[in-house]
Amino acid sequence: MEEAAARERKRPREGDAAPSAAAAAGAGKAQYVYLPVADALKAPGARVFLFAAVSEIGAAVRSRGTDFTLTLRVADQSRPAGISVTFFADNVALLPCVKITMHGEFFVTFNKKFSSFALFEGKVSTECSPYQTSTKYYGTQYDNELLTQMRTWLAYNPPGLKDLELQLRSLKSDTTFDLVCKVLHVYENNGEWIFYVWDGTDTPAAEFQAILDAEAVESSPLHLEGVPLPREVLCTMPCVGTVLRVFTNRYIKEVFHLQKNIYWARFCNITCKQEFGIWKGILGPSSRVRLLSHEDGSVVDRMKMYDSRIANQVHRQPMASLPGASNIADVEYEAAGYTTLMESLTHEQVTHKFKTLVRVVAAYPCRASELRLLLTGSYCLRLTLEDPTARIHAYVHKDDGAKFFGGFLTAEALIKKMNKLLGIPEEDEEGTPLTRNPPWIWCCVKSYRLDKNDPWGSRRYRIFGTEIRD
DNA sequence: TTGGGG
Repeated sequence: MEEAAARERKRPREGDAAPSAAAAAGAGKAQYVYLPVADALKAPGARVFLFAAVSEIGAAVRSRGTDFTLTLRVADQSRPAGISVTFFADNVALLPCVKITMHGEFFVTFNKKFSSFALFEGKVSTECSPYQTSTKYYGTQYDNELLTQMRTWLAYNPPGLKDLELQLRSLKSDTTFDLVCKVLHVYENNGEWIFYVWDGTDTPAAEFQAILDAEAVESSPLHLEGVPLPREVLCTMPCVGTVLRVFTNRYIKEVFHLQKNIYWARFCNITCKQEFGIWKGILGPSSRVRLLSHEDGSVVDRMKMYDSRIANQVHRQPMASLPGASNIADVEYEAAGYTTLMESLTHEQVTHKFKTLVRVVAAYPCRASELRLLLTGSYCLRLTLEDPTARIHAYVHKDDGAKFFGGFLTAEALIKKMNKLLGIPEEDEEGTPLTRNPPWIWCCVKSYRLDKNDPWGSRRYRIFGTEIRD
């Protein structure tokens, strides 16, 4: 169902409140009097007629009684935030006529016995026939005019655009917000759900605790989920923009639609936090998921923003790295364009040479004593590289060590370079700093396989043609 | 009856 004007009403009955009584006067060919949504909210218990635009689309599910139920949110000029409308029907295909009653402040119910509805395209058009009607539906002579007004209002006031919205690029810990995003994948395991969501922007670069806990630096994970995405799913992920994992242990009924299709949705009242420097969304008890139309104002915004982003090579680069990436690394692969880590992970061939812009979030080894061993030329160094799209392990092969570190260094010089790579600040008079913030570096990386019988399973990354400057 | 939470 696309965004549409929805006309809902109930057949009049003797003794009803003013709006319905007015409608009753013209019994049969009634002159229904539509109330603005804001006025309907002030009339709890009354049966009302509404002419409003659908702003949120819920999923049809079996009710705890004998019916199926579906919830829409409808809005008009008097109340852009809209009102929730619950439909009941004994058959999903019907979604029919229900008595309208007010419940508290927030919502409207359709009673099957009395109500009716009609759905119209929301976009500006001369087509005034509904694309779906319930039984007991009758039009009125003024509806075409109202429909045109409603469509004009919609064109200038697309639903969505709420105060509480954050984009992935503006995520903040410890706040509750709405996220308008495309749901790319849903994973379930033992009542734990993970939604893989994307809005075309990059999550902010995390700061890490600078406490020199070698264990933590060495064991930085590549992803938050216990089981990594299978390659065939990974390959459906976009190559630019962060795919945020949103976790919950609640069953979200919209999940049925989200698992079957790729949908835009509004995740309402969610929170997020960082774990190991990776952003993680959390659906709590008060969070909700609403399916959105592709015509939703916020969705249109996100898609426009993404289209303009990917049209420009520089804007594909990590948002947090702009306006200028640190130039602490020199790369040889001058001619190559920029490639995101996700682009490489989803590359069709196992072997792939590319230039990328990343942060070194972890290194193994990173203890001074073990780093000294690198100088012997018999060890290799494993770096954990991160960009907004993914993390990978990339090895500095023992033969490439001297090149990478810019010559054969003293142990002290080596440790200094490693600290710079990891964003560990030098101690000053104020004492040990609390956070480290790895700089963005340009890096040449190539992938290869260890086992020709298991090329993808044995795929490794290796850094080449890259030198860390002083 | 059920359901809904700007």
